[in-house]
Amino acid sequence: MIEPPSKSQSDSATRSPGRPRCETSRLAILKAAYDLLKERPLPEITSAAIAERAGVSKATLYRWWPSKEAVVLDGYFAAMDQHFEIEPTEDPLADLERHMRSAYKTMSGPDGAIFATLVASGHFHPKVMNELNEQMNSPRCQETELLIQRAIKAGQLRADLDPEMVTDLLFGPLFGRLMTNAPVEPDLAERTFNLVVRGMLAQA
Amino acid sequence: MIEPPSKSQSDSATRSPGRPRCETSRLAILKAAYDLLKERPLPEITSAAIAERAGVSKATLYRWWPSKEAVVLDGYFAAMDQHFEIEPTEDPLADLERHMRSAYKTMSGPDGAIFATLVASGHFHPKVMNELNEQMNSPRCQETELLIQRAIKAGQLRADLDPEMVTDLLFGPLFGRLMTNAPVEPDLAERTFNLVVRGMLAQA
DNA sequence: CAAACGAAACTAGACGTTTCGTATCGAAAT
DNA sequence: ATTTCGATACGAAACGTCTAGTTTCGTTTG
Repeated sequence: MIEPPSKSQSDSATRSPGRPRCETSRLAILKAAYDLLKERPLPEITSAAIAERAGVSKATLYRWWPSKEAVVLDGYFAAMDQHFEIEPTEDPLADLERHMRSAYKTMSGPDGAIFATLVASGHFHPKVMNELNEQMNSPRCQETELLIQRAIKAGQLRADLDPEMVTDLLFGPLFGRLMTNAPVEPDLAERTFNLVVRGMLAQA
Repeated sequence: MIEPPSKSQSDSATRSPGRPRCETSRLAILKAAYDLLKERPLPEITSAAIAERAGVSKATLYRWWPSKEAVVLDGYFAAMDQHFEIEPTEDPLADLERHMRSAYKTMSGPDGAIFATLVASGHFHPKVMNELNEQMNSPRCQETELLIQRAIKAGQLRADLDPEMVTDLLFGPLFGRLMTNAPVEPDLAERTFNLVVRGMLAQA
């Protein structure tokens, strides 16, 4: 649905006839959608506003995207195509903590608010929820679970842990804050990590 | 905004003139709103549908509530005015676990889905989010935090715990599942509780 | 008499579609 | 090389439809 120029089999040979799609318009639309997402919640973003800011007609917009939600989703993905990659060291548990801090830091800013808006609207548009899960949640969770498994193999964490469960726990407070419009305190990642690491039982 | 009959100072003495508000209509509206919430997501619930199902005119509905969201929110609260109270025993930690299981069980059903819908829509209607936090989240969290503090005083949990943080952790997986339309497995409460209790560190 | 109620018309705004004329590409014809 | 043609993208603008929320008016009830 987004895809760069899609030069699949077209090294000058095959190419669909007619006027080619305007690449600048495509980029302008994605950027306009993302910029508007930073300004106001999704229901207050009209398709006309996206088109206008992109300097594009509404018809063009709907020729390439099926709905307003699809547009803003692609705009968000296009702006977020950087990963949270962490280069592994010899201390997997420390890697995990760094990874987590990084995610918390990123999502405490505007991108976190946008993410929350999209999840919320995904609740009313199943396709949005699916894309969001496939393009954001699942990949991120897999990265985290990989780090957890490394820490398990390194003997730092209990062998019987369920990485998925741990991931839920590590990011639960962040997710909760985002979805309830509560502030993400700067030390939230640290406090969460420490608590999950140690557990809450008495007798250290 | 909801309030039962509100017979504040009216033992037959003071009483506003004119035709009194129809109580059955009020209840019918709340019930209709709640029933519709169980059937479909909020954006697909029209104000006309609520009025029709309640056997009431749309004008009446808007005479007493400022918006569609306010109506369904009151309908939800009216249907949920049962608390998750747990009678305390001599084992505060077990009380906490029971409390948690109870909440997970309740929210794994339709009421959980409705809650998620409301939180999502709250993201687009600040007043909804506020009421939801004040009437649902805050009270529930306070109950939980109270149980945690008891377990701390009983020496079962570490004295340096932040009850709020622990609460976030205990209910994070449930909240996450609800907000992403993921299934709440029957053993989720148990697994969450065990993990938070023990922590994830190796060396039991 | 004062206020609540129902029925129905109404306003305003948003999504998404359609129409029509224009612009831009490759390819074919001259 | 220039023109023509078909196919497609684009912009402008009007349009249909749906919904929230309001208003009017006549009726009902304490």
